[in-house]
Amino acid sequence: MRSKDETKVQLILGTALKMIERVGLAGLKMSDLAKEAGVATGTVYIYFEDKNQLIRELYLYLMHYNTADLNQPISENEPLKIKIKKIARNYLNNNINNPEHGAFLEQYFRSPYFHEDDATHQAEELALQPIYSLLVEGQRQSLIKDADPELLVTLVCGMLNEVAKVSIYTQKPITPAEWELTFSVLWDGIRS
Amino acid sequence: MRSKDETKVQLILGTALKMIERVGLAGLKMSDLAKEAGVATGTVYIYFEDKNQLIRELYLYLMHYNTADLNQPISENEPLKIKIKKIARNYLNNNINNPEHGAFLEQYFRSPYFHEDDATHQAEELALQPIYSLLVEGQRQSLIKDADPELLVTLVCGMLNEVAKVSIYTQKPITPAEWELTFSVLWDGIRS
Amino acid sequence: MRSKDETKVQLILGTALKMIERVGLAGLKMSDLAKEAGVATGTVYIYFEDKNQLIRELYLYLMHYNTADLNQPISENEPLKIKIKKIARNYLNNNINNPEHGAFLEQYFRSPYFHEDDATHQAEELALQPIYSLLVEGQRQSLIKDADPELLVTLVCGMLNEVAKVSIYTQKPITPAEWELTFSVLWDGIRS
Amino acid sequence: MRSKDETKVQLILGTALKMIERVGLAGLKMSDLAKEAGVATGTVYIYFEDKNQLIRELYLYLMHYNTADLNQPISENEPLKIKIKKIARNYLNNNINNPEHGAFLEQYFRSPYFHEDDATHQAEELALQPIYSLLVEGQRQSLIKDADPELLVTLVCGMLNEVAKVSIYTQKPITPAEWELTFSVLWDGIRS
DNA sequence: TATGAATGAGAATTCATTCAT
DNA sequence: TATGAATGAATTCTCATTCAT
Repeated sequence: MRSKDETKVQLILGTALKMIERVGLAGLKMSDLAKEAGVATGTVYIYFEDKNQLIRELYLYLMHYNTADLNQPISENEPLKIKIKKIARNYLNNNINNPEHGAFLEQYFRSPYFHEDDATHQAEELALQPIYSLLVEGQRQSLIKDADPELLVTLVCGMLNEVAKVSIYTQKPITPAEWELTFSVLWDGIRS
Repeated sequence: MRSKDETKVQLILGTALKMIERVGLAGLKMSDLAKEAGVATGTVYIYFEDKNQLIRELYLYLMHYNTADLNQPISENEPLKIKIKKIARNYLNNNINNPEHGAFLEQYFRSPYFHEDDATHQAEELALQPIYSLLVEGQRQSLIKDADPELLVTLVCGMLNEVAKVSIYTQKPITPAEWELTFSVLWDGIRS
Repeated sequence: MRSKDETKVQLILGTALKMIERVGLAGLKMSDLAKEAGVATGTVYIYFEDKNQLIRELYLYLMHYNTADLNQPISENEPLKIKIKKIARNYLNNNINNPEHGAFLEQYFRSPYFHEDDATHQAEELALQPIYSLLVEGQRQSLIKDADPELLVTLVCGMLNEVAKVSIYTQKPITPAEWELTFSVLWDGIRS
Repeated sequence: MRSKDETKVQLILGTALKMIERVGLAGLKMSDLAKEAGVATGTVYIYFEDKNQLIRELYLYLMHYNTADLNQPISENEPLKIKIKKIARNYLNNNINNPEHGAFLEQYFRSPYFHEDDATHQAEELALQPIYSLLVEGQRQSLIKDADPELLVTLVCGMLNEVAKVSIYTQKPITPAEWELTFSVLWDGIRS
């Protein structure tokens, strides 16, 4: 026998993600997905109960990847401003390099596949935890405006999300000048 | 009778919009739409060629409404900071009060219904023109950072979009304190 | 619009019944059923949730028809032996003329479609009530063996069922001689 | 090793039989069968060409077992009535103890798997031969009604089949009293 | 126009069978 | 042989669209 290939789950989820970016949830067909993933239709059903579960699983898969390493190469003893700059850049890159992620999530929350009870926003908050922590730390050091940190995270992410969207849409990478301006607005906006 | 017809078109489009906010394009079924609009399935097809056209029409309908008056109650001779504060608030309110709009557009661009040639981004830019103008004006007065105004618009709208999303999601209106903080971050971010 | 045709339910159920007699539950396909009933596949799904419910409904439909008029043309003041002879003949004819019924029920009780909780055997007992009553009446008149009437019904029906099966299988009607013998065995068997 | 193979064939056939009693031919899935038999799906296909052949084989397997010794412990020189009583009891026990047999045959004859040319009814007649002989013997001795013995066999078996069904369904064994009544009806019915 | 039952192409899902290990 | 993952044809079921009333 062929051993149940864990890679295949990744393959199918990854393919689904790419396709949803292209055709939307509305356009995802199981047979197309199978074809594009290079497996038989039935194979998809070995790894996933049905279309519903596949898409639910997709969400969990993303949360796993997304949470990834926001503060990957940030050393502990850098000044806070630098830390925030780095984490913001990581967040931006994540968004730009994985446009499928945002695309999927946008669709997911307004679809018949999403049920409020999915451990949804918990996961999202978890993903933003590193940014949150950094801002709170900044408040403790009186470097950051003393206000609801939740709202600050919202504003910061809003800026970065939008910049990512534009970069994806125009297919142009962020230039150093654009990045400096972006961070300048971000930092001046939140610093106390 | 003509007005009755127009009413029905509006009824169907409005219903579709509300439903898409809930279930997404992926979940919109013509029969459900008819039921929720209180007409027969066949009736929908009297006013719209097919689902494609209905959704295309929806887009045009939105473009019409959306371009709404961002600088409605802003008098010409107020200081720029106040003008920007007012226009930002208008933009935020627009977003919060018409959650269907954003929801639909999000879905639309990643769906099989969208064809690149739709006069899409033109309209979007048109809608943001007032904000753009104000920022350029601010740069002329040396009040606003001297940088690509396009990017500034992006950053400003990003913040406001995200705040709107949170308000919609949590079903809580923006408190005065939240608004003040939001604008403070926005303004400190862009002022020179 | 075309008004929802109650006849169509009958048409579909009747067609299904005939087909099951021919190909068994194992061989019943929704598309074949639709074709043979002269409707579109989708139409079947207007009247029945899914294949499961269709078959469940079939059972109820049968119970309704089957219970029919076992003692149809039996006048109240005939001697008991004649009454029993007539009711037995009715029962036999029912079985022979509606071979689909037996065929379906045989299949149904051993199928994934049957769940114990179906108001099953109640209905069956109800159908046999007239025979039961007559036998009890006979016991009161000391004409019938004084023993568990339930078991007597079982034995009587067993004989008649088997005779019906043979008649159906050989495609030959019961001759008068065969009927006289059958009833002679039946009557001599149960009379006291 | 040869005996091991034979064991596996028996195992698969026996398992299939039990499953068909439960879910019918309609519900028998090769993968379920394999699982319940404790082998891999592929293994079933080592011993049987395909599902068709498996079921055909099942039929032959039954024909082999079923023809079991109806007049096993009946000594030649007992009175005819006793012989008939014993053979009837054997027949009844056979039915009750091997409910799978009847279940399978019921399903088989109305399935796409059955082809008229299967040596079906021949075998059945063969199985009933001992009863037939006894009845003819009884007629020769003027103990049994002088009528078509075929029909008499039908009636006798009909009674016994039905009693067996009830016993299987209610999961209760036949009590001595029930058996005495059953045989009384049987015997009084056929004796001259 | 308005209705909603009917249609049937097309999408989702199942399951007998194959095949690499 | 034995295994069970993989296959894809066959089947169930959905839903945009038509049409008789």
